[in-house]
Amino acid sequence: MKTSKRDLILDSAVKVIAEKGYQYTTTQSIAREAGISKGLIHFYFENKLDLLLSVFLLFLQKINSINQEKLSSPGDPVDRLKAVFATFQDLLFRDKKSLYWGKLINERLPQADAIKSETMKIKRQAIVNENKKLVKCIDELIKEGQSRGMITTALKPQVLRQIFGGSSQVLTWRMYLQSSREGHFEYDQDDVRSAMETLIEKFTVKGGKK
Amino acid sequence: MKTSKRDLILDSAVKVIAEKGYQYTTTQSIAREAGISKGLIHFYFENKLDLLLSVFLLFLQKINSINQEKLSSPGDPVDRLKAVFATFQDLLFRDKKSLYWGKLINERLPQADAIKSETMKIKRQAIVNENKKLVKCIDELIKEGQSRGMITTALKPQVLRQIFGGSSQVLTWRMYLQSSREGHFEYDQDDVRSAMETLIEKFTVKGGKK
Amino acid sequence: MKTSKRDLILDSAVKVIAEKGYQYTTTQSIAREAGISKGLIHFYFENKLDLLLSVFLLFLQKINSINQEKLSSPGDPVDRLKAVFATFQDLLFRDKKSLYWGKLINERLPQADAIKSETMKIKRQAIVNENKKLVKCIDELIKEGQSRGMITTALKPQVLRQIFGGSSQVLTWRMYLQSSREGHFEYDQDDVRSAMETLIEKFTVKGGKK
Amino acid sequence: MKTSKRDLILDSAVKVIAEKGYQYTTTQSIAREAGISKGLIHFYFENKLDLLLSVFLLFLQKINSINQEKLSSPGDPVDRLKAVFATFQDLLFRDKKSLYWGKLINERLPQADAIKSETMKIKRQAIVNENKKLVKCIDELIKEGQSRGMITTALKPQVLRQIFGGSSQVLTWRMYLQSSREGHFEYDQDDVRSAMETLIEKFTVKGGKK
DNA sequence: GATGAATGAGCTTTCATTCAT
DNA sequence: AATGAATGAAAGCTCATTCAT
Repeated sequence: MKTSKRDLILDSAVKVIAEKGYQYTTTQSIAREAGISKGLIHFYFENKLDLLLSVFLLFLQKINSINQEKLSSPGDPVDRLKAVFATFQDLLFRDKKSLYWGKLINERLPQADAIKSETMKIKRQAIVNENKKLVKCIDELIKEGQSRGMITTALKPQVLRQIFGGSSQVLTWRMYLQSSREGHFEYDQDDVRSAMETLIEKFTVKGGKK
Repeated sequence: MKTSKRDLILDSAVKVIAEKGYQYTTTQSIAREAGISKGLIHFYFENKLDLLLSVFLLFLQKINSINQEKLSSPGDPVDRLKAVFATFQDLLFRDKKSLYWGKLINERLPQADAIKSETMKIKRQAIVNENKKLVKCIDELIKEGQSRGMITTALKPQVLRQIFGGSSQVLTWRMYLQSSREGHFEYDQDDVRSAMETLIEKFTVKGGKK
Repeated sequence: MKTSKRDLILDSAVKVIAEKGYQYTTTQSIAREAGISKGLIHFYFENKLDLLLSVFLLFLQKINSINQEKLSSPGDPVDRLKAVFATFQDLLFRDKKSLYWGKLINERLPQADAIKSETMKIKRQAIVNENKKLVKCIDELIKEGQSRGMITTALKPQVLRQIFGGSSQVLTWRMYLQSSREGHFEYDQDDVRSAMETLIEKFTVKGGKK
Repeated sequence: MKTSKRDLILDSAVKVIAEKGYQYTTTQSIAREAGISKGLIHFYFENKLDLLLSVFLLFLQKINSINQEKLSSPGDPVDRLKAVFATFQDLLFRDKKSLYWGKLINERLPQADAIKSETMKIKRQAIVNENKKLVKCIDELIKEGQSRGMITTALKPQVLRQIFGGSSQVLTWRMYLQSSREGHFEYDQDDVRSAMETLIEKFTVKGGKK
């Protein structure tokens, strides 16, 4: 089954943006990467920003969709927290291409002046919503863990979320950079997984009730 | 004592680039922020990229300089590690303006194609060196702590560095975002400090010998 | 009897070009107006310019055809002159849609560079010929009126033609503008008719022989 | 004394727009005509539309300024009406370059979407005001003439204004076309002047009181 | 030192036109 | 006949950089 051109453009955009950064990505270069003409991008996407937002949205939707499934069955909040961050790693380490996503998250959006049309507002709102969903999901697991005495209350949930999220991001980002260089590997994928598990465990309280 | 024009430009660049991103920052807007003319920027800096690199370099030099001083007297590696990350926070939370630095660190560099002249190569190399110095400083403290049984050996030094560094970055970055919005504060400066201390302590081994 | 697709395209083109101007009219918008696909336009017309020229030609042919019929029976040159300009008004005021024609006449042609193929040259020549026929028709009526002492000889025939034609055009153009706005009517269709008759009469000589 | 670059651009714009029409004029071609770079146009003018509006405004201001002076001293409304249309001709026939103005008046503006900034709204309003001033000036002269029995009341003032204005425009436009071709002159400048005078006289009533 | 007019490469975006279906 | 995905030339516009003053 052949891939649709729209998906091809999205894939190419993820790759080029990951490599150069959104700021430095030209529509030309995305087109070159996809092996199509410049014009076709604007056939499928309203403009460059729309393309970027579409990429973001797709990623967040994937994450949330997997999380929702994982969290449908009951379980220990600490285990569930580990599972959520594993989702993140799973998605990124699935194949080399997926790693680009990890870099994308840090991307800075340009001045929002370009958001004029209703379509763009809707898309932007959708991203905000998906993001809130993800944040809320993590925060609630932490809060539950804390109230059940399983996670330390020494730090605010929001701060813990930042520590977990920040570590996850930076570890992954570094993996991406390694993958594009050669011969220089500080750590590998398994290190990242165990690092995240260890990190979360460090903040769990041993005698917490089940 | 009056600030030199060069420093004025650097300060303005930090602010504007932190807000808009390098690519979306115009020399015009930096000049406007500094209250000088566009042309003067090119009198003090070879080009726009030179200005960005100068900003990076300045920041790294500041960090390393403070660290060098702090680490000149002997001490417990865990305490020294805390001190190093405190340097980071001290520098960024010194005043509102300094927070821009925290944002800037995430900034991507443009394709290296623009680096042609010898001056630029030298400056880039200087940045790489300063960065290596900082990384080496942290890695060695961690290694020392591990060999003395004070820091867990469950994770590689490089991985621990990523966790500490990533958390520090993300926590600060969030603070910057908060500072530019209004009314919505998830945590404050003190939370960040204690978070970093707690984080490091979590990876220390209680019975390690002095 | 169903309208042919070609005529449908021509009609839609008249409307859209009258509203937006040739350069600002996209083939897309003509297709949308006609309820057909973009590609079909190029099946019936060589290119966009061909479509514009076809519209012009059609209009001139209509005018000349009606005039030819009107002037087939003999009559007073002044009356015939009135009749010719009435043709113009009749055609434009026939229905709301026809008013677009009045707007179109002012439309400029693009640089002739685009006219490469033989077909296009032929079409352009056809327009020039139809136009000459119309001009000649008016000029000859004026000349006849002058030589028979019915029209003032104070002004050259070409100048009188400009006065009659210019007034007719501007009066109609204004009507078109009124029709697309609301509530503001300086004059109506009947005013235009009587204005043209009055104008021509002003230049007739009372005691001219029959 | 050297001409300012801004005026140079305005002059070149008038010329190129008159030749090709606004629709078909590129900023590139204006720059080429002026012998400057593309970018400089956007240094002096916000965008292409701003340039066109500036050209319009300048022309209307010139006309109104001359009219105001002419009408400062009292006089017969018919004579004053002739004077006003003479202003028009004077301005256009002053030199070859000025003739371009005559063509400009018919130009069609692009979709007004481009009018976003406050500057543009102000400029556009200024044009509307100048135009209203011109129209009002003519209408009042006609009304005064009618109420004093010097001008026929058979036609509404607005209709008479169209006839006078339309004839003037078309006669001038034709002169412009002649000037760019060679060897084919249907009438000259003097014909236009006397045509306008004759035209106005035709609508005056002989026995009107002074 | 300091200015800002002037340049021109390069960007995003539009759209007539083609052509496989 | 009819469609619309795909192309690519060309448009308006931005902005780092230069340089005469």
